[in-house]
Amino acid sequence: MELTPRQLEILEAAGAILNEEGVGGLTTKNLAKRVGFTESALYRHYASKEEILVALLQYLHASMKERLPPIALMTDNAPDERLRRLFGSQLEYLKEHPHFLVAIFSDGLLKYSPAIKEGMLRIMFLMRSAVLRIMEDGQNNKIFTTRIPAEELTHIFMGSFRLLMLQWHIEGFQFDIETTENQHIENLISLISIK
Amino acid sequence: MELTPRQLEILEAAGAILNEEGVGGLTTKNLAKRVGFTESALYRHYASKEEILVALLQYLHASMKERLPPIALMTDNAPDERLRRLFGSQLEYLKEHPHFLVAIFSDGLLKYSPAIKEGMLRIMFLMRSAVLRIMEDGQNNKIFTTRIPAEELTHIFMGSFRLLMLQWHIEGFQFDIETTENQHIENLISLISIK
DNA sequence: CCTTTGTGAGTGAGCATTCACACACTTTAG
DNA sequence: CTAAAGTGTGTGAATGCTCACTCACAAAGG
Repeated sequence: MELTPRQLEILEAAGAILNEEGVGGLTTKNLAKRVGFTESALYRHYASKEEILVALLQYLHASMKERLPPIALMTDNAPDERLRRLFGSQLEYLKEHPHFLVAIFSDGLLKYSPAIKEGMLRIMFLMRSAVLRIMEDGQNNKIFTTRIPAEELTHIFMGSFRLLMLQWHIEGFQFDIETTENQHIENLISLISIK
Repeated sequence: MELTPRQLEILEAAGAILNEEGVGGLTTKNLAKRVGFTESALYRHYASKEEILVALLQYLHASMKERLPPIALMTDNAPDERLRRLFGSQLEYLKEHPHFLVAIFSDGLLKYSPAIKEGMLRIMFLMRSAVLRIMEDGQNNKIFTTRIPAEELTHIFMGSFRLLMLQWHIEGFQFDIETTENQHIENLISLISIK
């Protein structure tokens, strides 16, 4: 789980290639060129290409595990505020590391291997759990509507966020994602809030 | 645009492979085996692999163009009813042809080539336009909330639907998608309806 | 006899991975 | 203090495999 600087370099490069060229573009040749050394050197740091992808997903999962559950559990803050912070944190991270967006959201990666599929599901599940926790709190505190199960409120937020990320990616990260995302979140919150 | 029976067979097979093995699994060898003849025979019907994918997307687009806009324009029906029908129609189609799901929703395909990206965007745009039309009608008739722009109501529905399709696909089409989807749609409609 | 649609045997290119080798370090032995 | 041995990290060439695609050829039907 501990990464050497070189290993981290490789993961960053792999993420960037995934983002720019998709799964098909991530070849050992491309990756080596981007990192700045030869293909064979890659194998000093990882045993296989699959291991690189698995490590990338673990790395992302670790980062999210540090950030998201603590926000979900900030019971001092109102649920709607926690939602803002959670999606805000996720967005901030992806703004700083946009090259990891594909690794998190691509379904192309899902079919690569069972280990990689599992890594992606773990990430999805982590995020879902954090959001779900907030939704349940919000319903218990009578802040969010109880007409709809918390699971489904979670689904709506996750689906909206995913689609927004996809659009941002498709359009080459060119629009102001932070403003757009804030509007989306505010609208969603106002939709599920009990007036 | 007219497809021979053989061409259609190839598209069906290509869709099925995409679904089961992802973009990486769609090789000429696999495709030929599935269709039941040799690789070289493939090239009697399509000039290249890319052309097959483009044709597949055109075919799906044509099917959606027949079904979705007419539903959106059924002004005799209430907007919420049209939403049910539209997503119901889309779901029914995908239940009958689940092998086309990846072709419609995969982002892995997006990076394959510009022509293919365009084909996918066309499909997304078609669906979005139909939903948007209904949302606008609903707002004008004071059935749907106007607190949120119609574009964003559309985004929420599309995002939810996409995520649901992804889950259905990940879990191997094993749960009862129709019931689940109906619940989702009802919940979403009740969320945006003016009480 | 010619068009359509199939075949089998190739093509070169690119793929992930391996291997013998090289060089620069630190660690150890005399 | 120095020499030898080990360790970590790079290289270039080569491995066998799979890829998309081509081509000369054959059969069958109008």
